Amino acid sequence: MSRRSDNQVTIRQVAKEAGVSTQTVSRVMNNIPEVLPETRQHVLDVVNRLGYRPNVFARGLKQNRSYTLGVVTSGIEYYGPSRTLVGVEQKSNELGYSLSLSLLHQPEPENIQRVLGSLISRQVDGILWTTQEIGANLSWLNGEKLSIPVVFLEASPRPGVASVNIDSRMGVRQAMQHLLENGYRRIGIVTGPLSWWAARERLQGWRETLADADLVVEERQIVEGDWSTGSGARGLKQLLEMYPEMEAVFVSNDQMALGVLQTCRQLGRQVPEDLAIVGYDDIPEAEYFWPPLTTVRQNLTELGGTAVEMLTKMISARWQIDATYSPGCVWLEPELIIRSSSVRSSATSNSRGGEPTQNP
Amino acid sequence: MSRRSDNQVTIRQVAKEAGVSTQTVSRVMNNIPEVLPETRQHVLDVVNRLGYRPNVFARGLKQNRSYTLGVVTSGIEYYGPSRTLVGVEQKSNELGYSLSLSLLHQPEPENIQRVLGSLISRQVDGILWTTQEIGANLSWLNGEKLSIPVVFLEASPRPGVASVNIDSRMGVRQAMQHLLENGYRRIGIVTGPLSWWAARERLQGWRETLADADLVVEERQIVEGDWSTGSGARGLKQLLEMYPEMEAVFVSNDQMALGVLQTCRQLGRQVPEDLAIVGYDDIPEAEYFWPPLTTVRQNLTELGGTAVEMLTKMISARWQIDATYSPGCVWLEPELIIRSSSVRSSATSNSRGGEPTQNP
DNA sequence: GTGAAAGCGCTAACAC
DNA sequence: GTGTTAGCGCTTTCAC
Repeated sequence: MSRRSDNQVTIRQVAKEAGVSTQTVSRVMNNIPEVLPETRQHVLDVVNRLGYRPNVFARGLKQNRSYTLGVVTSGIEYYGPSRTLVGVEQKSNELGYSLSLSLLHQPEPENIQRVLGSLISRQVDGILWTTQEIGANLSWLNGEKLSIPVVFLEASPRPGVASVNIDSRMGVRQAMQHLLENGYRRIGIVTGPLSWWAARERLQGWRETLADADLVVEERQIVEGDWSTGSGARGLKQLLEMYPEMEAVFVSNDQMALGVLQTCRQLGRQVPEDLAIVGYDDIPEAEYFWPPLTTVRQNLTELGGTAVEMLTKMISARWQIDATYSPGCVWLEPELIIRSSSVRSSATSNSRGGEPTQNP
Repeated sequence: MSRRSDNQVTIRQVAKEAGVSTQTVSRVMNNIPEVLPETRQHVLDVVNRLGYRPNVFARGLKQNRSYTLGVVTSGIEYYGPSRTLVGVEQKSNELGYSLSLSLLHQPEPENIQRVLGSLISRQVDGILWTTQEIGANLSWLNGEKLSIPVVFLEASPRPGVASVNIDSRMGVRQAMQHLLENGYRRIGIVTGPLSWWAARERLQGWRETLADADLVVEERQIVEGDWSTGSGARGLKQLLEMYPEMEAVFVSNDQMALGVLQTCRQLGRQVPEDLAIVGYDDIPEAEYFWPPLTTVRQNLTELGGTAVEMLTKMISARWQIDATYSPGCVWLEPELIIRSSSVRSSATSNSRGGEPTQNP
């Protein structure tokens, strides 16, 4: 099959038109200094006139790099992943890299292989891996012996693997400490899907804080959700059945917290008088929930940007003789945002009536 | 600078190892039938053993195609764009295309030029353009004389330009009709940023329905938001000042509708007794708002998928001799989802007390 | 400071 | 059914 409409301008046409060699055009395009200013200007004029765009394939073929980063992610309809992706895109753009996007819906080995194969075929210079970790999800890392650098976002840190994470255990600890300081003792949790590392970390933070405060931790205080609002709603109902004396609940993301708030309303439970609620993520809507939601804010664009910086450093290092940039694991710190869903002394709370408060 | 760690397996190594020509390997990799089954199998074995991955650059250089689609979008932290992107990714994946993602934060001409230049350099086979349309945003279409196919998502339809849209005017008309049927007559609107085509369309749908029902339409019934929850909250306050007799409000997306609901609560207005509210988008949270939000659902993954189908057809057409696939404009239909924020007879409404209802 | 030649990995065209 | 040859657009190397 013959290709059509080849109106693409090549370096040769520019060279011919400008009366120089292709080499000189190449030097101009790559800002190599050894070109007479007048020659350079003349070439640039021709380039603009003809609308010449260097073919990245040809360059890539020769240089063995693509100036493209592979991004493997999932759940971009959720706040966290999409926000992170924005950070990734901005920083890559800034550093002159393009993005090749793959969504990994089912983290099964065959899918992983397919995605990786596609990225390698496309000669990406490095990979950003930011999708949930199911079981031995990372085994390909050992198996495939990747020849290009990879940075993981929000994955469990492992020796010899570059990753950037948010210290969500610390974030949860702040949130829990805040509840304890406000006099809450019987605190439940709605977790995310425990196949996600971030969900396990948040659960762990909850456990730790309670243990440190010498409070009992029982399984009936724990319910697993799936990040969705609906699962939060269902989760709270379950929790109230198993753990009726609960005074406060930590919900592992804000969308589920919305479901929890909704269920409280249905059940006639006042927040925070009957039940204090703390979420996680600080989605833009959280301050408009009723009552406004106490939550933990993560700087996700920074997360994405930092990962890109790490990755590009690793890529550059491979081009030096002494390639010894091995960044390890970077931790970012989240921040507790206190609103009225967790503060008992309630000038802010709804003044309208309701069932009498049932605090013990 | 010399490239390092060239452990990439090439077609020549495979050919040598298998004792065939590179051509035969190529034929195997491309599933061209004229190869003896045993030869094919033998080659495949070697391919697997060596872990050979065809270099897409080399192929692209030869064939002048990249099997990559450029996606230009913005606002992926919002539900609509991110959801659409999911649809785009799935369908591209299915059809064997990769995605090169660009986020266009500021739709200024120079940014547009930069993004387009980058995509062209990268030899994308086609472009999906799904970002807000500011003024003469599309002028590049005429200026640059793009040599590759482009499909627009949610842009104003123009002759000779391929696009796929959701008929939001129709969606809004359904929503408005529903309000009218429920006896509401004085209906305000919070629009999206009017630089977005979708926002203008929704406004137009609102106008049309009121006009058709012989109701007055004044400027004081209209407030412009920016899609954010905060702008919805502010918008309602403005609207109530300018248009205090308002009985219902159409809010151009669900996030702003959340802000509107929140403001109602602050002001002690019951929904829908004092004010009926209809949103747009049907984000997953909408049914968990209080009261659950009546809204208009769009099939955004279908939107994305359809656009990819159109684009790939256009791409294929360019490779036929009789290249005459010009798809024009496809319209998808939205669907009204009725919940309790707009239905007066309220078995569903909050049974707890509150300020007395103030219906006229 | 500039040009000529070679070749990156692959596939189209044609030979056998 | 399989091999040979040429060349895609660019950059690297080495002349001059």
